[in-house]
Amino acid sequence: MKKYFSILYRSAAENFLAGLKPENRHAKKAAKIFLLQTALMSSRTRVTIRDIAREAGVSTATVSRVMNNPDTVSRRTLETVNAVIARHGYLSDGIAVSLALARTLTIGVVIPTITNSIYAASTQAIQGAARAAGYTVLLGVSEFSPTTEDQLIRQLLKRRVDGLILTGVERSSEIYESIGAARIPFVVTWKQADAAAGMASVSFDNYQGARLAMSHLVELGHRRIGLVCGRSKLNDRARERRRAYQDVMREIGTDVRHDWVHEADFDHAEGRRAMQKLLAAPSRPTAVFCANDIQAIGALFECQEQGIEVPGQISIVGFDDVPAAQYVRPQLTTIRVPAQAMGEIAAKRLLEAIDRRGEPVGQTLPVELVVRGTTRQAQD
Amino acid sequence: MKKYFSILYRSAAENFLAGLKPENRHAKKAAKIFLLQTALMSSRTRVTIRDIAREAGVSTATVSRVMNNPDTVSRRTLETVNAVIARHGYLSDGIAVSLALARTLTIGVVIPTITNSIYAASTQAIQGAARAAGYTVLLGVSEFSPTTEDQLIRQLLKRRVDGLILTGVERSSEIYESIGAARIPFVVTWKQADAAAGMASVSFDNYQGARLAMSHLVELGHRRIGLVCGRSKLNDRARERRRAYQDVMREIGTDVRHDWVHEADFDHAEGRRAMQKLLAAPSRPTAVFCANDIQAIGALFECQEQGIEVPGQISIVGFDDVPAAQYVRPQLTTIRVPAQAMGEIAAKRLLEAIDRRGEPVGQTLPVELVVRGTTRQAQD
DNA sequence: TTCAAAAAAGGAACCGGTTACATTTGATCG
DNA sequence: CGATCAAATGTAACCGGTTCCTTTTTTGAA
Repeated sequence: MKKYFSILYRSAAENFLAGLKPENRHAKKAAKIFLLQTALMSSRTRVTIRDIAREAGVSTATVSRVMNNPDTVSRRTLETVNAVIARHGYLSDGIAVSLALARTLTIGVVIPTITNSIYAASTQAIQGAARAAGYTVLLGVSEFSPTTEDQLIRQLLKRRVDGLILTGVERSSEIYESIGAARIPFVVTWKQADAAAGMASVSFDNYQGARLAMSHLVELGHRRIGLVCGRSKLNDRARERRRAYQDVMREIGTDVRHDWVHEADFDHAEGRRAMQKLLAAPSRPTAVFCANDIQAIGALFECQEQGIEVPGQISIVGFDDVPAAQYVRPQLTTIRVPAQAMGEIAAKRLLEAIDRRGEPVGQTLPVELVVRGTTRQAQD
Repeated sequence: MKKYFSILYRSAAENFLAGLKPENRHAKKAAKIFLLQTALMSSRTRVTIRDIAREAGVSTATVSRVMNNPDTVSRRTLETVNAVIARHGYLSDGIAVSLALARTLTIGVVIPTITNSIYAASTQAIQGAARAAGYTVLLGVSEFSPTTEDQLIRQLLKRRVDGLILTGVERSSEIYESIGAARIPFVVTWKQADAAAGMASVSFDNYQGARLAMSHLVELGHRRIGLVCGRSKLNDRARERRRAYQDVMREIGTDVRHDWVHEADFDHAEGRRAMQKLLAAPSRPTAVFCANDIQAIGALFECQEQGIEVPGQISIVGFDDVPAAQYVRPQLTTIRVPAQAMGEIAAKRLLEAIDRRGEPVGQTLPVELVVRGTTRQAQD
């Protein structure tokens, strides 16, 4: 069947060629191109709007109207065209539409990792909100590398996403310039942006959250408190949390010993290692604030491995409230972060901004201390 | 500055209009359009290949060559053009490129959920492999709904992804037709495809994995074994695992009581509920096979809540080996699934297929029983 | 029945790139 | 020094839609 058509088309073109006056160079060229096209036609099944138009006996403009402004088309035409569309299962080509409209109905999302379920939760929420509005998500995972993140964002801009949702505010100014040049709105999540910087964030307050965790320990009578957190050089969320730790320690008048503070990557092994060092410190802390649950769980494991009772001998507070925080025994005391709400709201704010071609409006969401089983009154 | 240009352009256009003979309608129209364009130009900063070409004093073809085939361009021209490109930070428009080349450098990935870390792991692996090859991932999350999945796939096809990675094989034949019509390769993950169906899968064997889990229990002397699994109506992975359960039960000559089998959604709460029912069964099983770790962990929690010792009074085997399986106490005995390798290989196979415009080649990966703390010799 | 106004449909420019083919430039050689 | 051929560049068609503007058809009132 397909072959048959191919032959049909080809011979039509050849006839056309043969019938030409030799001097008619331009037409000859056109015919050649026609031949090329029809040769391709046999391999490409893709139905275009012109095919539909031809078969329905209308112009492409009308087909387009049928699909996008049906009420500007007469009932009769509407039916005819829709029938042809249905017969072929025709779907308009999103790429061509994007080019013509200068809108891709796509938003870009860049996160550091997806395997930490807390990011998965916010990403899933973004996804849901985007889909509801007819948008698709282009996902980039930076694996905590600023260079990778830059590349990803550039790639997304090249794909002309209509908007961006980023994690944290810290990145090269060139990238911010590129985003600016693309003239698309973006919102930052997981970290509040300085209002001054003129960017919108939908986030919670990392600093206050961390203070909440620290205050809890302090109220339980802990004074010698250790810290495990992410790489504050690469990660502005970790930096905020660390700052809160340091402030609270200063306020309670405890000198922070440098072997009480450990920065580590986001996995359990690293959390364990950090806890090892804390336990080996000459003046062992009575409590540890782990600036994320992944590390907190690793730390908890290390204690259990070494036979150190949690919370009997050492208290642990995490941050994030990942689902796993409830599975470990004892269950982890932690700071609950509104990951899902944040994702959903961020997406909504972004889509609004895209709609009205304005700046997205930011928002700060509350965090909450969830007291479970890994913290107890200091015995010391 | 921008304004200045705008005025410049505008007056040029107006001069052009003014100089026209009134009868030259066509040219007049063209001039109008020119005006429109330049009006837009002031608001749109987007630099196009024509801007670069004009400024460098070459044709757009040459600019395109500079970017894609630099060795076909003379050294001098190359330098000139590259300088202009750099000056403007020009990035070619991916949408236009896609339209011209009929390739989007994009692959679509559809998964049921991202919050189950096992899917996150494979997705992240796909992401990594795609990025390494210059591809971007368009992610769709179906939330276990076949309708949503259909919509997502259709959306991806509309965006003209160059290939698809899907979860499981079971979906409407219309969707498979649509994919076929789009003439793009796809690979199925998480479930082996029938070779006969002519589709490639990069997966492990759910059935054998489930048998492995069941055999482990049987070898420990368990005969009264319960099952908790996903909705086998909606989920072909769950169905395979259930089939293995039933086959093994038949082989050991135990009649499966219907209150030993519970299908549930993929969350802990549902796992707990299922376990509640199992524990309440008149003839309580001595072991439970949970066809995924999320449910297994929920089940374990329920036991602990009710003061039923695991594995003392009841053994539990999970499936997937999510990271959380190691956090719970006792640690979960489970089947380790090669999520990361699967994602990576699936992406590679797909990209190969895209490259050579052929069918992807499938592959089956091994699963492994990981014996931890939730299983023990039957006491019965 | 006639004619103006409204509704429907069509023609073609346009989005921003790529590339086949044509043309120009430059180098080489008899 | 002109012919020849390769290298470099330009021209314009093309990808598959949308939409402005124009033309044609229909409607409805006079």
